[in-house]
Amino acid sequence: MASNQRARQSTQAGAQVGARVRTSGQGARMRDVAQAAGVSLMTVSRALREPHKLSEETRKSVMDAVHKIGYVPNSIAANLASNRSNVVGQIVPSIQNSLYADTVKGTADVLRKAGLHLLLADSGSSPQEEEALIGAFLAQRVAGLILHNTDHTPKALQMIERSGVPVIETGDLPRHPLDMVVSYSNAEAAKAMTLHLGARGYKRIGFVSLDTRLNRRARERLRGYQAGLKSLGLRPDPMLVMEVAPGLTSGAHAMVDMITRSPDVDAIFFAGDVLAVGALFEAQRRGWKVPDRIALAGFDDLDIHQHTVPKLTCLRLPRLEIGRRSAEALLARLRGGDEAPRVDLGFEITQREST
Amino acid sequence: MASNQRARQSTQAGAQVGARVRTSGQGARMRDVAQAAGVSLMTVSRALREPHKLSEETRKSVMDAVHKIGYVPNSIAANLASNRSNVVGQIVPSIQNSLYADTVKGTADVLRKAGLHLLLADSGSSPQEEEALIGAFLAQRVAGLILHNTDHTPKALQMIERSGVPVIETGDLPRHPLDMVVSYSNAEAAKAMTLHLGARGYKRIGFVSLDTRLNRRARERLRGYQAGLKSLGLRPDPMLVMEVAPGLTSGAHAMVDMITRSPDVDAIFFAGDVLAVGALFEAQRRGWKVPDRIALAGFDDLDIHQHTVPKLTCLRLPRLEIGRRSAEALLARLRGGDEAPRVDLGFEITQREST
DNA sequence: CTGTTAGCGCGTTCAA
DNA sequence: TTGAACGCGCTAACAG
Repeated sequence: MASNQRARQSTQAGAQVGARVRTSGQGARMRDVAQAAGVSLMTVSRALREPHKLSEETRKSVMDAVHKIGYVPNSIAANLASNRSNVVGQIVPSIQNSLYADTVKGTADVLRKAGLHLLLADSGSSPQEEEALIGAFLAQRVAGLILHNTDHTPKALQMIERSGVPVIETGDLPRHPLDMVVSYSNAEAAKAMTLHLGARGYKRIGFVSLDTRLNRRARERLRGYQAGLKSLGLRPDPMLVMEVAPGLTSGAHAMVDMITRSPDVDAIFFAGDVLAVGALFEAQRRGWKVPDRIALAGFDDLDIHQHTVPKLTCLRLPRLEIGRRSAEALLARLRGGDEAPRVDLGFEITQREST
Repeated sequence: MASNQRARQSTQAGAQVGARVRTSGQGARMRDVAQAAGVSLMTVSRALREPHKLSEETRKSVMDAVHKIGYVPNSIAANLASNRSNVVGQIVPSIQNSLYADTVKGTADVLRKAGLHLLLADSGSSPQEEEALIGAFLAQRVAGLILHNTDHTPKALQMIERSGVPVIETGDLPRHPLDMVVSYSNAEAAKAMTLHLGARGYKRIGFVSLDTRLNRRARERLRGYQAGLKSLGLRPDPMLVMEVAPGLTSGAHAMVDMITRSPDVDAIFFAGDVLAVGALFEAQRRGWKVPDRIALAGFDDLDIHQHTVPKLTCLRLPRLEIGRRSAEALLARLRGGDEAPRVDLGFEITQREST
């Protein structure tokens, strides 16, 4: 049972952490399996990766030894030797935000079916943090990167280019993508909602988003809103544009502030996060009729939007699908594909009771 | 600029994926840096990991070469050589569930500050899937595992034991933990809420949870509810106990069903997911007064609970803190600690307007 | 403070 | 169909 010739284990462990028992790395190596099965190292390697190239007989005896010993392959060594990797890195702005969670889920599912795994981190929307993470992920020799942000530091760009790893950007449709893109247009989506509100007769349409200086997606949405107003022939009014922090409370405050300052506002488009839900609850508390006194529209279609009273009009973005398609595009490239697709998955407007 | 002596690159790429240009793995190696700086391999290695052991002069010249060449260390090779790992694996029941997202966030933050990274996957609450993931993560030679589920297959247990990796369980306080535990008691929490409802005068207290057969946490909560009833001297009634699927809609239906079948029910404790919120919205739609007609209580303290009308009474569980402390316990072990802490982070009851 | 030697556990290559 | 030699890129151990 005990593998011989391994004085290194006890030595190392003793040197490193004192004379502890709980020594990590007890695992058997391929060589141990080979000995147990009476074959060479390579035969074990093949039995695990290319079983069809072995005779049924030897394959079976090898697998028996594998199970008996409880051998767990060392894919880190495999990766080093083969110069491949079965890990993909994904960086989202926030791990806690459920919208990104959908995308991560889509990615993880597809990758997993292909035998790949997901290294996940969040950048907090900071390009500097993203740069550090990209460096760390490249050091892990990830097979690919999936980035939500489309703004990257020069150093990040340089590292990515030098590494040659395939990259997917998922947060918007950038003019000059790094490589592959799987996303939707924030500007088009915001414009579409603005036009939708206009078509329903609203004339004084407010716009509330997250910080447009730090967040390109918020900036694009603002641009779309402005384009929408223009198409509608409505006059832009700085008093009807606000930027706030994420959160339900922010949405509530934004609505109250805007109505207080501009009592003639008749609709507010909350272009992000859970702002619209927060506003709706505040309207309930204050007894403001939605949509009669004030119409409210949100961005993503959160589950809750169809359960509130009234139900919330919003955009529906293909978050999960973005994750899936990103992973699929990555897989295609890893399998030898040479394309750099730019996939626009679009969006839908979901008209409900709040507008 | 171009590194010589690397015919292997073009050869391999050509063989593998046809005569493509986009060859991955262009990265410089440590040897290239050593040559450029006119030092040995080891000096570069030290400059990167133990800079204080070098003279200021050589350190600087090495770092210059590193930056000039754009060298990105290969931590996969480093891990293999040093028999260490800078990746931790975490398996949660669902990536999309925001509660687990909090835990993941806590873990990721602490790990990242320590230079470790997070391999994330979801098991969908299936022990079989968890087993497969554990195998895959062990193959990646993760430095540790953080598992939410406390039920594991025999094979999973065997693999973990053989590997010797430290493990944290976070979903409950198991009687016989695998190794370390950072969690809270589902049974105690559910009992506490039941007692709380009893103390507020409710006599016919319903209980709605997720599937107790597949989910030990739901089972523990049911046990706590039953213990609470007993303490209160209330008679258990099978009609007041339901198991449903997750989701807002499930909560709504559960409430309606229970009230229809047992009109005398005066409070419902929704022991999981967003069930309570869904029920509250349904009550709003039907004009049922909360808490006068029916009191509603939830489990976790979701953001939304303090924004609904009325605000929702619930338990508050330290999800983020569980993630943080898990990572910290793991780090302590990796740094040579020998303890197997069992951390009970407790819970709080947040009394609001709905009960 | 710096370099040399040996080898981490596996895959690739080529020969048998 | 199987095996031996070699190396992936780096670090540990020791020597100077």
